[in-house]
Amino acid sequence: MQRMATPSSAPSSTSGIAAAPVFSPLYQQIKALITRALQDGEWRPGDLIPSEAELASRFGVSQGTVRKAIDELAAENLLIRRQGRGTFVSTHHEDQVKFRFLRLVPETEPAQGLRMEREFLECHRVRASGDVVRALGIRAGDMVLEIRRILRIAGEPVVYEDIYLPAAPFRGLTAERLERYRGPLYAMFESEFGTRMVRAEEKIRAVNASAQEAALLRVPEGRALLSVERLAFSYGDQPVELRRGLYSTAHHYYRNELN
Amino acid sequence: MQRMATPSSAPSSTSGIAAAPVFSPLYQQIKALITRALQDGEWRPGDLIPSEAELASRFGVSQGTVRKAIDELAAENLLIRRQGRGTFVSTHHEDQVKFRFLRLVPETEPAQGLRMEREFLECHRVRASGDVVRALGIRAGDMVLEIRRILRIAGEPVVYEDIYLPAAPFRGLTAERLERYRGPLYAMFESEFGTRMVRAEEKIRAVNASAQEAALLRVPEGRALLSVERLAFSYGDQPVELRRGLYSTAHHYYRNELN
DNA sequence: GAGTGGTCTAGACCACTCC
DNA sequence: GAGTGGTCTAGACCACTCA
Repeated sequence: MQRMATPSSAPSSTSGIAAAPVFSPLYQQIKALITRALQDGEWRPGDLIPSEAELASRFGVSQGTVRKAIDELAAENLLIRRQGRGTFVSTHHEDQVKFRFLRLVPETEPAQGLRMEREFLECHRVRASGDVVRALGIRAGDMVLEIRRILRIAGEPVVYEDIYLPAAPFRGLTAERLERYRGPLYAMFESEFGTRMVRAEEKIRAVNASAQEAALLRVPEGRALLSVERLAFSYGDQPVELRRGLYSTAHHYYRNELN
Repeated sequence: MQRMATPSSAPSSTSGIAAAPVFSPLYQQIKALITRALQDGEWRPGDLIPSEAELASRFGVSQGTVRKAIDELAAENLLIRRQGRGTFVSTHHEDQVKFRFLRLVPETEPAQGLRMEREFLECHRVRASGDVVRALGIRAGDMVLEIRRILRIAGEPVVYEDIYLPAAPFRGLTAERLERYRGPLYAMFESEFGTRMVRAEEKIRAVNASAQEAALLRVPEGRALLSVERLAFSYGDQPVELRRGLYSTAHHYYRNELN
């Protein structure tokens, strides 16, 4: 591994001229290489990746440097370290964190694990609207898959979601297949379409339920609902899913931590 | 610095008997010592703390061990590292992150920085209700300060908040003093009452505006509003503020990142 | 130039898992 | 016992800030 341009050869931005400080620490370069390997599918979700010592010799750096790279990737939830076993590519499957991105929590914590059912209302191909084109970074006129579904917790409809996915990478996804699959959507995307959701951004608003929305969630028209607009990203910060959810917060709340 | 009990002297939990594995890595012990010093006010917000080398010799460990402790504290936003200058106790003052805990973002990013005004409606002592007692971990019957205020962004009322603080540590806090203070509430709490907010948990719901709430935020009665219930913690995970906010999300949204 | 944090290395030993 | 990640050390050098 060769160090990139050092600051001495890359003038600082204060010295005028369009600086091109292509400098980055070794461990950042290693991190980028590992990320690339994940993105290219060299190691798939759930896989054991090579040991730190092996990666160190492969990249020609010390183990400490590989360690720092992996530390950051683990902090970003791309990898999971397990002492004594090795480092694994993280997955939406076997994790304790099956519903890592669902922040909705029941008001009264149930003694049992919460019983969740999904009902898929629709799954069809449509031409992407302007909003979806911009959010997903696809071309105007591209096709997308639109999925509508309802989540019920303990029998009560709590979430209505409208989901948009680029059609190409999700070719073959049908309502029937959605129904059949057991487990979280993101687990399915990962194992059946090779797309792993890594992080997401949400915009949260309060909205009054329209007549249709009210009917779907079995609440009175005009009832305040949480509108959660999510943009989910795969490796390399590539946006791959836009989702608009309506949450009924009569018996649940959206839990957040501020640091 | 002496290593604590090693696992060999502390039977694992699988071996039966109430295990007392009081083992922790050195850097965790250092971290606890530093946290304690912060809590005790040895170093105040904004202060420069001793250099890594100095701390290492004080604690009798290597610089690398101190480094790892500080790394974690920096990740938790208790400290801020500044290359070439030193490590500082983080503060709600000079940070870029003045409103670290306010996640409300204007729908259309304004060219100018956003003009924010605060109006304090009330600030009085009351006997804590059951909810507040439980949240703040105080004794039943203890007094608390209740503050009500409105935030306006670009002239438009956007946030109405009802804030509860334990009365004792905030003795002397009055409406007049609140009015006079320039800058974020948490900055004031920090410099005038020695209480620094470190992290917070929020429960978010959608609610329909009551007549009074609607009047305060100048929206129609029944309009959907974001209800944001925040419990804020100081050093050592001690809860010190309970706050119930109502956000008007007509022209703003609550921004969140999921990792 | 002195002092600080940031990176990188090499090596030792510990803790955990699995065979 | 072999192999993995986790901790700890000591030392070198780099990058940045400030006087």
